[in-house]
Amino acid sequence: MTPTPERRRELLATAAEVFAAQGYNATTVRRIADEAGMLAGSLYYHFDSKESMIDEILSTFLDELWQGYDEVLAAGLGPRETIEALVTESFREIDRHRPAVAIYQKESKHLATQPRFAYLADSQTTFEKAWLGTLERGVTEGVFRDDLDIRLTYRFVRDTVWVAASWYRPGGHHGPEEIARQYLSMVLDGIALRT
Amino acid sequence: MTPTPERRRELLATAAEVFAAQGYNATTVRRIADEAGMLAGSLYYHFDSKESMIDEILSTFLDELWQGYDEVLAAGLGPRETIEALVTESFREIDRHRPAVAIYQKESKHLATQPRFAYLADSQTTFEKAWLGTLERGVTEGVFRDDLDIRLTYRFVRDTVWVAASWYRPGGHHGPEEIARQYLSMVLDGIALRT
Amino acid sequence: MTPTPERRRELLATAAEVFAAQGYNATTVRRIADEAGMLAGSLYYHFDSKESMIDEILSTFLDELWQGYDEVLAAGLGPRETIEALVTESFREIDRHRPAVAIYQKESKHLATQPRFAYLADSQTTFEKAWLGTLERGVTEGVFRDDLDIRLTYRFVRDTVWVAASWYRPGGHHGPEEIARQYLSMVLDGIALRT
Amino acid sequence: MTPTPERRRELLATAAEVFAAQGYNATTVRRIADEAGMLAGSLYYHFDSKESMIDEILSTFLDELWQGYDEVLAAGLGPRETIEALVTESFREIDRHRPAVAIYQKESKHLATQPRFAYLADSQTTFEKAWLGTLERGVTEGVFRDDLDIRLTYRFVRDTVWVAASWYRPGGHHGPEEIARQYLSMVLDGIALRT
DNA sequence: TATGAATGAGGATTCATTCAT
DNA sequence: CATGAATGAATCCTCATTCAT
Repeated sequence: MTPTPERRRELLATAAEVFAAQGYNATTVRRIADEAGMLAGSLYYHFDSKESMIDEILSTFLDELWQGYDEVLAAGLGPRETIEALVTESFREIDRHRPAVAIYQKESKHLATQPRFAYLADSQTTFEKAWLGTLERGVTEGVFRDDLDIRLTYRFVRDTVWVAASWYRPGGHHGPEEIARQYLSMVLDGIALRT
Repeated sequence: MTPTPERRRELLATAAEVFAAQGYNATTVRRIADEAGMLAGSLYYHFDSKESMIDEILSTFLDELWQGYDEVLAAGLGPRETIEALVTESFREIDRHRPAVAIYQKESKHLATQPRFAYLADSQTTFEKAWLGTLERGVTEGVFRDDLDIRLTYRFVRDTVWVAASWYRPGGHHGPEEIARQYLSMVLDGIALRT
Repeated sequence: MTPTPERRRELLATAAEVFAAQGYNATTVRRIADEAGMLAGSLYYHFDSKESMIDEILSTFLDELWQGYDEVLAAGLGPRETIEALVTESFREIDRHRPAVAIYQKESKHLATQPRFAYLADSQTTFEKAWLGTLERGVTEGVFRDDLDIRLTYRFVRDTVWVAASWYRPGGHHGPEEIARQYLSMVLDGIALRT
Repeated sequence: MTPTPERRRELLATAAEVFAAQGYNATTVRRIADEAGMLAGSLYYHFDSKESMIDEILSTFLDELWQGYDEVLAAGLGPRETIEALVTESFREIDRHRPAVAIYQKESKHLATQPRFAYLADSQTTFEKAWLGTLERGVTEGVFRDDLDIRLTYRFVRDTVWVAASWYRPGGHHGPEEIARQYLSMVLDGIALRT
């Protein structure tokens, strides 16, 4: 018998994988139970509800994400270095929590309307403040271009990074650091050859 | 009373809006009917099934998209100009078919496994060929950088463009052409200030 | 434009054909309308309801059947000749009203429970009285065997005749009179060779 | 609590009773559930669909029928004795599986068109081969009359036997063997008194 | 911890029927 | 006479959840 918290984590990993692959709504509790080698009803010994599963998946992920982000933001780096560190950290999270990230991308918008998932909206807000603030600081300090709509830039960088969760496969060609490096190179310097 | 094909289009527009907002699975037929001011069963006078609604929405969108793309690809432009034209055309499609694009983003992966939606996979393949091919030509001809993983670059550009459908609102601050211009500027030249 | 009563009869013939082929419940009004080259709603110009269609089909058939039977029963024939005449008349009805007979076989039992179709039960009762009475008379008069359960004999003869509607095709190998002849020969004399 | 396979059988018996009484199409899943003392949805824990219920009912019946028939056919009896044994066996099956037989009579024709129920058509074919073949052998060997259309004779005997399911009630006046005896007496020797 | 069986609230779909034109 | 569009009730089926064992 595996100790309880370990089993929980395993089951959540299974659930996350299925949620990510099929979407939260389209995923049946029975499917998760099948994957875990038990019957649907048995999952309710471990979790209150299907909703509490996705809740735990997302909050665990966000907790870890913010641990990493907070460290970066507290380091007192310059805007460009901060962006570089945030992007790198993001790809590391995608590497570690790919299913959770994918779920977050697909489901957070409509989950956030429920009180239980208010923290999703909060996180989004804080997230935007951190990134957008850094970008603005970069423009002020003359390291980023000032001829672009800054909100557009923000969305551009944000989406660019996170959508990667939809195709990223851990253990693939490039590790998260190498992907981060190339992404940063594109975002910062563009893909056109300078003449 | 509007004539038949007009009514169909209206109903599909309504359905697309709801599908985009809530996700295909989470959308009930009743919700669409409510929005259209009729009863759930009445929709079945116009459409065979919920599935045939999303089918018609997606195929109509893809038909129009490829009409635009084919024109661009047939124009014999250089790689950079082709990318510029494709990006601009894409934002125009997002402007015209935002709900359809959003649905496509969220649902096409799992829909494509059904035979009925095989055309989604086909489209994806052709799409990749066109974009990736153009990028490769650009590298060969020395207009795009050659120090980047080309597949990564492809995904970067592709996602950059299409994720916009998730936040784009027609009639907003910038029109599609202006957004395309700024996106292209970022993608091609980067956001860092050149020194 | 065909005159109204003619059109009614045509439509009822179409309906009967479909009812017989698919069963009353399994037949949709739309299917009948398709077969008749009109839309489902249009049938309601001619008939009150689906139920009134089967009602008219069955009552028309029973009216004709009893016209024939009453003539036979009024003719004052002996028991054997009466049975022969009833069987022959029955096969003629099958020939003329095959769909109606088939419908009657399949549906009358559960339709008869509704007040509207009380005449089905009445007809059944009168039918049984006529046939069973004739058989009993035959036993009494020494033309039919007396070592058989008379009710069993009745069901045997009755079923033997009417089930034919399930496979009979007008215009086939044998006409109704020839089939009646052979059936009577089997029922009266058996299929075993007499030694 | 009864063990699982027992419960299945009970539920199928209930379903068969209702299907036989009301017809497959006219029977609602809810009605079956009511009769079984549960909610409609609960049936789906035991069966995939309404269709799979009738499937299991019919295939179980046919399996048993053919077990009996195969024994008879393998016994190497003469034509008359074979017919006698088949008829007797048939009435035994009606006694044991009355609802299944009734369902088979009413529904097999239109079910057989679906691939899932192809075995119904197969069974019909084999059935005809066995009975018709036996009758033909009987004519050749001089135990059955040769002045009758043999296919007509076949239908006559076949229908005569199986329609009995529509009125037969287990535990009634005569047991299946007695009914078989009288039926055979009528079929073989006729109902007319020999002079 | 897990199972087996059931619940009950929907959800997609069908279909007889209506009715203005 | 017929159409086109809609109604609304009913139907099959799904699925999160419960609970006694």
